[in-house]
Amino acid sequence: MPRAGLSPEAVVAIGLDVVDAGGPGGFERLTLAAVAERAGVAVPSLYKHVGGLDDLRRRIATESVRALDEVVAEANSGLAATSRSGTGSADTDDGSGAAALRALARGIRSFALAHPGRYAAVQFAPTQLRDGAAGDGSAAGDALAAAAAALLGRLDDALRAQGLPEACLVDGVRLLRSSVHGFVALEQGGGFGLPDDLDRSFDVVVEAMVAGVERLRGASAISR
Amino acid sequence: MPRAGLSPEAVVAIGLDVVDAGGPGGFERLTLAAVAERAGVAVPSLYKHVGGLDDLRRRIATESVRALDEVVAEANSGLAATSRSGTGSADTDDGSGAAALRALARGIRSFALAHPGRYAAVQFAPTQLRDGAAGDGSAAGDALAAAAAALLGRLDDALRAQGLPEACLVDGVRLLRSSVHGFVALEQGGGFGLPDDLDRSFDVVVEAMVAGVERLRGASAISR
DNA sequence: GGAATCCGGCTAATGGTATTAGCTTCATGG
DNA sequence: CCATGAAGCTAATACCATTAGCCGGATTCC
Repeated sequence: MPRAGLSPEAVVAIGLDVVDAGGPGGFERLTLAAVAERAGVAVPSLYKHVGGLDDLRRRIATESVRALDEVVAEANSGLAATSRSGTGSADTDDGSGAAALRALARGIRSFALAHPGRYAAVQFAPTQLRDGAAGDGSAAGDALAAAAAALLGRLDDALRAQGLPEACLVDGVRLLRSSVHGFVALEQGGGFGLPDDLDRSFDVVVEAMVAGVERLRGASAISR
Repeated sequence: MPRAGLSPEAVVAIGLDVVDAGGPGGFERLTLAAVAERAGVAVPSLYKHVGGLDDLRRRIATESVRALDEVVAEANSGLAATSRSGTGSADTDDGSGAAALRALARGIRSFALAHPGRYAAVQFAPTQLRDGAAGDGSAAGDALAAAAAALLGRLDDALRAQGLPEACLVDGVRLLRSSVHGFVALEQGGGFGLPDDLDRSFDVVVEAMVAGVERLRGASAISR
């Protein structure tokens, strides 16, 4: 009967630990039983702090999205300083702009490697939102939607800083996300046979993405 | 008591139906209960034909890999004919070679859109193989490993046909897979907000991938 | 200070899942 | 015609989430 001193935040924190301990798939395999055990509490007690497994997943996803958002923000601002050195050359810079994109991509991959479960939680977020978790008035759903929107906005900013016009922003963001997530998903799923030169392969993917963004910028300049 | 006339193959076929009926996530959410119900049989009866849920998943993954392999093979050979028209120009063709890559990418995406669950099963395969399902003497594990190797070999062939030297094949295949799978995974996970112009965005991703492969070929020519 | 309330733990019960054990029955082959 | 084996079944076990309802300690209010 000694109180464990739990709270929604504490449960989420423990959940994040459990998810991280499970590697990739740690989010999918998350279980209330595991959280309860680590909290030193019986399973039903968790329902006093959290709506259930789905709600806990949504909260964990929200935290994960925020964490990735911070990483992206840091990559953006960290290289914006470098990029601001040459002032009026925002239209034809291939150096600093590309560097910012590379840093962004590497930051996301590093996050995924450091926190596979959290990264999976981020990818899980859209499913939750599509299934009506947001907009139903639930605070958890709204928080997740807001965090996801912020993260996507961050990617928009990064590509806008590349001089990409609004009309191609959607395509640019999708190219960025597809490239990075495709590599990371395959890497974490064990899809690449040997861990042979993974960093070099990732560089190839990133360079293709950077070149694709530049091509997109060029194409839009022509069609305008 | 009337016999249902099941067999391992029949169970797998029903499992494929169930997986397809579940959309993306249909593979993850696959349940023996659903298969048994559709087969008109009690759950434990399935164990007479299949080793259990994991074994059924492995067999479904094998079938899915084979199906995708056929799609890739068709995309390869279908455009190899076109490519063979100009004979000795295998080194500098930007047209027919790129067309083959585009067809390959579109074929994979079409497969994923037509059979989301099977596509998920394909991505699930490496996990099974890593966890020692192959090489343990089990026929199911060996069959999956063989099917996966065949599929990867098919991708190798496609890039070799692009004039990519052996040294960059690994990077090229990883670029191809990352690009296509990244887009498809995000698309199927609902990661792209609106279904707005998805085809156009995919084209952007594919073109970036094609250009990346060509860059890879060029870079290897220099470093040699 | 004492009483009422509420909060956060608990146990018990329900229903879904996979898996194993063991029974029965039908079809088949000697 | 009977023996055997394959293929179905029920029963039982073990895990999971979820709900209902109890209980005790802390807090708050008079």
